Amino acid sequence: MAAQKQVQRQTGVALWRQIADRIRASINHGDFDDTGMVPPETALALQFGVNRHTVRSALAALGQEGIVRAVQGRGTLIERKERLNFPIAKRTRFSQGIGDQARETRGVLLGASNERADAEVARRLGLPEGTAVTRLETRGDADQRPVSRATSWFPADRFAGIEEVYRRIGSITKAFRELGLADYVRSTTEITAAHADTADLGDLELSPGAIVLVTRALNVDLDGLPVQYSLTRFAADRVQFTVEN
Amino acid sequence: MAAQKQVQRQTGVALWRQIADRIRASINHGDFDDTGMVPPETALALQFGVNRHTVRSALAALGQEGIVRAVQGRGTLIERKERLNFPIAKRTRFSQGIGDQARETRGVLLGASNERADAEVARRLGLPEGTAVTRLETRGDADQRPVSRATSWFPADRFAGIEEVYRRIGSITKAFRELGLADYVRSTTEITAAHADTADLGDLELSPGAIVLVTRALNVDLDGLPVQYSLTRFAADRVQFTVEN
DNA sequence: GAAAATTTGTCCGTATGTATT
DNA sequence: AAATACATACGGACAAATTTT
Repeated sequence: MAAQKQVQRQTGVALWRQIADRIRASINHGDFDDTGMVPPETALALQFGVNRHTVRSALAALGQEGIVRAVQGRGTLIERKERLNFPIAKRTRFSQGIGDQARETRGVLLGASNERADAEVARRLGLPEGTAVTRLETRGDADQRPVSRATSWFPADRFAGIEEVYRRIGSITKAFRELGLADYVRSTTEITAAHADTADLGDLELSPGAIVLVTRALNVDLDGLPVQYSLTRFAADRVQFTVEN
Repeated sequence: MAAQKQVQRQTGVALWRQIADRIRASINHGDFDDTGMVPPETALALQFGVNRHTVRSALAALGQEGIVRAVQGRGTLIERKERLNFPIAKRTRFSQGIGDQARETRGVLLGASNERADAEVARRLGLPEGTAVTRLETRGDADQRPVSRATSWFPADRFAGIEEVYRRIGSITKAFRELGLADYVRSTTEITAAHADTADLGDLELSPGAIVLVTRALNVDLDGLPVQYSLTRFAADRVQFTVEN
């Protein structure tokens, strides 16, 4: 093996960061494409002349970036991912937005309940606090991969039974149609980003430290009457949003 | 001090995760509101009966979530933050969007250069590859806090001298006006999220592991001709975007 | 199927560097 | 100048999961 540029100590840049940069460059260069994995931690430690823990810090950082994913007993896998594009517009719908990019899109009902609107939900839906609302917990999949999870609130009186309809057909748009709402439009969308919480990790199959894009969206019928307020968390490494003005 | 529930070993849940959950709950409960800080790592280690490194892992996880921020030599501070709202619409401008939320907004020129459009920039601006473009590196501040950093490309022939104009007045909108473009509108905006890179940490005063919201936006004049393509990175914990349809 | 080897995950202990108070 | 507290790195031990023998 030829000599190579070694990591340098006491330069103000931590060893683990130098090593992370080197490994990232190697991945981008395609050095590990044959196996799709990073060499074992012990091998990297030997190669860079550092302790295994230092390599682990570097790999942890790359894991944070979503570039690699460590699996106990197997190794550290290189992640490859393309982002699905979600247009945000009047006609924003989950399945339509990505319909041309994924072979199969599906909505899965995770849970549901009937409850009274708290201050936040009431304000968004334009209802008096305490009005009966139906809450649906759903997950959006594209090509068998979880992409988003949403909590949605609907006016309970207007969309009675939406839970079972959605469970059956897996689409809000179609559920609305079956319940007598032929069309609706996106009114406002708020977008923020956060670290994935415990529920995200499970539902979206993310690794700790991953990022979620969080949207708070209001859908209204053609008379401008709110029909759905939803809080959705998207796996940030699987999506991008586009706004066309 | 009364006895308290201790962390448990060999339960399948790592000690650092148990401790992170406990500290998070304490923060939310307001236990540390008097100081605004988490107790020292050594004190927490003693309290939970674990090694200090285990506490550090827990605090690192909370740092990832943006709940705390460790400062060398001082301690681990509890973060409290409100977000500036950026409307994304035809009239999207940095200073206008947050003008009613911050007392002072400012654009700072970090760097500039004249260069040839690469494939990406050429495609976005609708120019032939290799056309002369001006690149500005800018930082957006609100109330003396850095909020975003942007790389913008402009057709060089049309906006010659934009570098010095922007440096003087700190506003793209006003620079355009001085250069003969009275008005422009936002055409498209793409939004993704990523972990902050090294440059983000410096320019935006972020901690490692922080999140940035990344936008790729195209501004066009009233004839639909592209005038600016910009790639902007926002400190995710300081902003939210809203889309009104 | 069982055992061994491989690989990552967790925890402990220690030492030293660096920044703040 | 000294004390405090966070940052980095090393070494070792064992646990847990997976793959190979």
